[in-house]
Amino acid sequence: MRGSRDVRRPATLASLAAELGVSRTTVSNAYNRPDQLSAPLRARVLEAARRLGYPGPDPVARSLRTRRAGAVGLLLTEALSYAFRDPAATGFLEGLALACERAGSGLLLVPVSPELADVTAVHQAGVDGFVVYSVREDDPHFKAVLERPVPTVVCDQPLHVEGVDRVGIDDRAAMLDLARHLTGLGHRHIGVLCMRLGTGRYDGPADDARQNGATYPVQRNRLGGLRDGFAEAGIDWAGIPVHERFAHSVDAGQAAAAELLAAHPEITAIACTSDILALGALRHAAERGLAVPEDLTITGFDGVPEGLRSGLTTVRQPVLEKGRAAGELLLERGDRNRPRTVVLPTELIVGTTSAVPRSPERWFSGW
Amino acid sequence: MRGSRDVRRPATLASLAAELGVSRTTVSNAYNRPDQLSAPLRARVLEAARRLGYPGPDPVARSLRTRRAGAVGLLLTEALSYAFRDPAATGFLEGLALACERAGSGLLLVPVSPELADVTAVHQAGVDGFVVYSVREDDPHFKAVLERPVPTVVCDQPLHVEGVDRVGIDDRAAMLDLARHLTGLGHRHIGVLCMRLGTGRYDGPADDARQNGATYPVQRNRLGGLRDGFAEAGIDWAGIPVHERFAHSVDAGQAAAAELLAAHPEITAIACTSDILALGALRHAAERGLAVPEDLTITGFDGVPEGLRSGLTTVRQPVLEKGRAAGELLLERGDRNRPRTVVLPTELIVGTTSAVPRSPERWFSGW
DNA sequence: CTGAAAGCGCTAACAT
DNA sequence: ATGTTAGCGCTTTCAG
Repeated sequence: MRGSRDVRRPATLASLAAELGVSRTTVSNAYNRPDQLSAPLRARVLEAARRLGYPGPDPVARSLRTRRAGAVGLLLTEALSYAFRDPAATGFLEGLALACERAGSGLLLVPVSPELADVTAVHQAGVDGFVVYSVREDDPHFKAVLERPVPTVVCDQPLHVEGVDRVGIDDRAAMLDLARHLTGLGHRHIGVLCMRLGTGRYDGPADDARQNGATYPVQRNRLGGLRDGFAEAGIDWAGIPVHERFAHSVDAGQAAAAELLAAHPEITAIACTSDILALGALRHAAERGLAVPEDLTITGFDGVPEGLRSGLTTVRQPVLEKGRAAGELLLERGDRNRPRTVVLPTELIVGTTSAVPRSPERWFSGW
Repeated sequence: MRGSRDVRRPATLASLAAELGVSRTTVSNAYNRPDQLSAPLRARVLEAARRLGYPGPDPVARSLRTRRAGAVGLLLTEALSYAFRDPAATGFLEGLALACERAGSGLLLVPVSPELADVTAVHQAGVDGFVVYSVREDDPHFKAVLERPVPTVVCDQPLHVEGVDRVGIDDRAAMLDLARHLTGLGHRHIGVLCMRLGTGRYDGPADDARQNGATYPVQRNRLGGLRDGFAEAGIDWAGIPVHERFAHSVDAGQAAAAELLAAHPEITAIACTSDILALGALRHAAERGLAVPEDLTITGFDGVPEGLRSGLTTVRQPVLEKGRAAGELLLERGDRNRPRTVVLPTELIVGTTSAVPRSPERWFSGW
């Protein structure tokens, strides 16, 4: 005997009602409003349901009727699987999942084909709202999300979108602190590694035009924070080499660090706009036999567990809190008034990967 | 001007059709079957849609009509957020996400209240099928999933469910190998740390009755593999202390190791049924000043990145592949014939946490 | 290439 | 406490 598993949705609420000789409302109530019918009748209904293999009200039909899907959609820049690979994303999602859990809402990961502009997945998603995690300003999927008549909350990027709530951090201020830390230590020749700045797959040096044209405000702001901090110490941003990597991975960071140091051997510090890249830089240093921080200072951004474990000097941002805040903004919106922005605090973590530079510059730039 | 964001689903396919003086079919076709109407007409439709702020066909209504939700549901034992915290789960999900991505299917994380038997979330989920990740045999959520008239694939547990595909590994055989490794090194006094065996929150020694009554076949099999392996070396399972932990965390492993060693100081090796627990045991050893593997051998199971990085002796299982296989089983089912079971290979990884025991037993048990 | 008709399965007023 | 009446918004034969 195979039970109800192989029947193709044999029973519906209506058929059950007919079978029992009661109205559809009664059957519906048996499931949704137990207090609206007598216990014995309800028992009869449920018993008949079991007997006929009726699995309860169809969720899709119910959603259509109630205009509630019971789920929030999540849109990521990257491929879906990236969500589980990047530690910062993972932390964010954990927080978001926590909020969903509390609200009894499902979390639908929307399958976006990374660079393909196939937006159908966004249209397909039966959700009550979207959380958008750090996508570029002109992302077509994001545009599609905005067209859907459901509330949306953005994490990090894009900034300032009409009618959309946002949760993020002050990337610029956080990076400014980090820049001061570096210049305070005495670094004057600093290289920068940053994440992708544009749409196209590009790896290499990023000149000023490219930096300013970046469609990722977060990267723009982190670079901006560095620039401001360096300026305070009299360091001209024009002299700072910035290398960009399309892929966000330890390998990419390693390669970028190699490239950067090869082109600019005078560098005493590498500031990375993410911990992942910094971990790559660390690996490159190890491979090259460079002592960190004695020969080379390396800093990150994010404060992911693996970075912290490596003693990385970095900025810790509350990724889990970001996720939770995003979820709450979306789900517990009693005040649908005007858009809210939540800016969470960050913290400069001085680890063991930053120190006073070996002092060639002292010799040469002194008195 | 606020654009279309604040309108409450103003336009529908029908209203658009009326506005344009065409039939609903035509509007529908404009979206779903571009080849079924003239280009200019289609353009007119799309233009009017834009003008009226019509976001395209409602996904829920479409799902009701087409009987396709375009998403697969994921059921976990633990709270939703656990999915992002446990490295083995994360790997599984990455694989599953990959498969979903390929199939253009969304992935809906079903919000289960861990121990609460509130099954509504399962009923609420608008999905075309379920992937069930390692839940206990009598999980009420799982029961609810089985009642839904959609295909289901199980990962790991429960075993053998009528009409349900499954992907897993041979836990027993894998653990048998590990047991042989331990006895081969000469260990005779071995303690075991295992994950939760039952429904209730229990931490402590697990006697035979408890082991046999476990509702988690995976744990049962892993313990069984150890028992078989020890038996081969003439070690009686009755003399093997097994300690169980409800929570699956490094902290729990640490506490359990402390408890185990306190109660059984003669132990020379701790076999853990997961890497997470083993990492905890490692931490306890460090804390106690026990050298691993000189003073104490510790082994894990899973082969999660952090375990491997720590040099753990363990069994590596292909978590990502499991996820992918589960997704493919569910999504690419051309052969809806009889249930399939996919058993993936595992590999014994001998790391730096296992070695020949310091030899008190040699002195005492010798000639 | 376009339209008319017929529901998909359900819930929510509003009666009774 | 139970039934009647209307759809929710869409797709899909089947005719024209």
